[in-house]
Amino acid sequence: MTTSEAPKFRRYSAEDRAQMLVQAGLACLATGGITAFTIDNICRRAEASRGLIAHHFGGKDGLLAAVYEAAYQPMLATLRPGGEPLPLGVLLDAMFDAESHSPENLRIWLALWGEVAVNPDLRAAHRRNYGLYRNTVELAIEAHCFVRGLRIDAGALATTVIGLIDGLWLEQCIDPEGFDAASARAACKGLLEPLLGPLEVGDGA
Amino acid sequence: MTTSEAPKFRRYSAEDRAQMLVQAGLACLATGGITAFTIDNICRRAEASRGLIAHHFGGKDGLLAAVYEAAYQPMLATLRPGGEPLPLGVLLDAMFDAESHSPENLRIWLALWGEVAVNPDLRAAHRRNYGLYRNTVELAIEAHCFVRGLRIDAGALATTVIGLIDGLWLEQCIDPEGFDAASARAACKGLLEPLLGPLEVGDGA
DNA sequence: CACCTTACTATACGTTTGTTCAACAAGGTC
DNA sequence: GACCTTGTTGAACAAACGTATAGTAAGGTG
Repeated sequence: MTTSEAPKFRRYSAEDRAQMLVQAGLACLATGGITAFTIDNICRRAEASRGLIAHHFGGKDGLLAAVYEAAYQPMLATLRPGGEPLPLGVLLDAMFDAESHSPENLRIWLALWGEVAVNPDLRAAHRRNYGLYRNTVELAIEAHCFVRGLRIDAGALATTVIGLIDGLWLEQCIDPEGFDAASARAACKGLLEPLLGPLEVGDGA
Repeated sequence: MTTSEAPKFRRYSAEDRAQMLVQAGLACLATGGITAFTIDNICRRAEASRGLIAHHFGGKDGLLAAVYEAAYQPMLATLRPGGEPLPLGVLLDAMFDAESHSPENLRIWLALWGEVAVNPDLRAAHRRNYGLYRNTVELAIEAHCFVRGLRIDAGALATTVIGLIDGLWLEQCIDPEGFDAASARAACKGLLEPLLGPLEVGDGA
C-alpha cells in the first residue's frame, strides 16, 4: 500500500560494472569464440542493457581490449607472484595448473589469438604483455642455467618454451579428448630435461 | 553491328567454381580472420554473385567445411608425398618450409582453429585430418627410434612434437616480428636433438 | 539453329549487428 | 525530503548479415 517499489535496476560503480561486462565477454568467448562476442550476447549474459558497453568502454572494441588485458593478468600474476620470477621447475608447474588449462580458458585464448593476428590495436597490447611473459620465462631459464653451469641462449629458449607450452595448450584446446594438463606437463618436461637437467618442483636452490 | 555481345558472366564447371570460392574463402580468413569470412566478402573476392555459395555448398557452413579440408590437404600431401612417411629429419624440414609458414597461412590456421574449438561439425573433420597428421609424425618417429635403438613412446612424442611445431607457428603468427621459419626450425631441432640424436636432412638410412 | 541443362545473377526478405541518444532513476549529499 | 550526479535503460537507426528464389543466359548437344 505504501509507495515502496522494487528498484528497476541496480546501480554499480563504474569499475564494478566494467568488470562484470569483461567477465561476460570472457564467458562469451569461451562459449562461442569471437563470433559470439556480440553486444547482445555479452549484455544478456551480464544482465545489463545494450547501451552499457558503449558507456563504459566506448564501444565493442574497447571492451575487447579490456577483455584481452583481463585474460593476461592472472597468468602474469601466477608466473611472478611477488614480482620476482619463480624457479624454472615451479614456473612450468604453474603454467600447467588446472585452471589455466581449463577448456574454457583455452577457448578464450584461441579466440583472442585469432583477433590479435588481425587487429592492430590488440597486437600492440599483446606485444606489451607477451614481452613481460617472455621476460619472466627467460629470467627463470637464465637462473636455472647459471646455477647448473649450462651455456644456453636463454632468450631463444624462452621463446621456444613458450611456443611449446602454447602449442600443447592448443592441441588440448582444439580437441580436448586424449590429452590433459598432466600429460601436457609431462610432455613438456620430457622435452626439456634432456637439455636442462631435472626440473623438479623443489629445485629452488 | 552484328548481334555479338560480350557474355555477362563466365560459366565454370561446378568443381572449378567451388575451388574458386574456397580460395576466396581462404583469402578472407587470411586477411581478417573468421570475422571477415562473410558471404559478401567471399563473393566479392571471387568475383561471383552472392547466391553462388548457397548453390555450390548449400550455405556458408558448407563452404567453411570445404575451406577447412582445403587448408589441410597441402600439408598432408607435403608430409607423405607418395603415401609413405618421410624420414624424421626431412619431415621436420618440410613442416617448416617457407610456404606453410607464410603469415597468410598462419592466420588462416588460427582462424580455423578458433572455429574448430567451438564448432562440432568442424571438429569432426579436424579429428579425422589430425589423426592422419599425427599418425604420419608418429611413424616417422618410430622409424627413427628403431634405427637408432632408442626406446621412446613414439605416440606421446608425436603429440608433443606437433604441439611444439604448432606453438612455434602460433608465436610467429601472432606477432611475425623477431621470429621466422628458420629460427623456428632451429628451435625445434635444438629441443629434439638432445632426445633423439642428430636430425639431419640426409639421415635417411 | 533450336533446345536443354544448369551455372549463375540479382533482388527481396527477415534477422542481427554496433552505435547513438534522449529520457529515466538509483543512491549519495546537503 | 529536495537535489544532483551519473549509471542505466530502451528505442531508433542504418548497415551488414545469411538465405531463399524467380528469372536469366552460357555453352554443350542434337
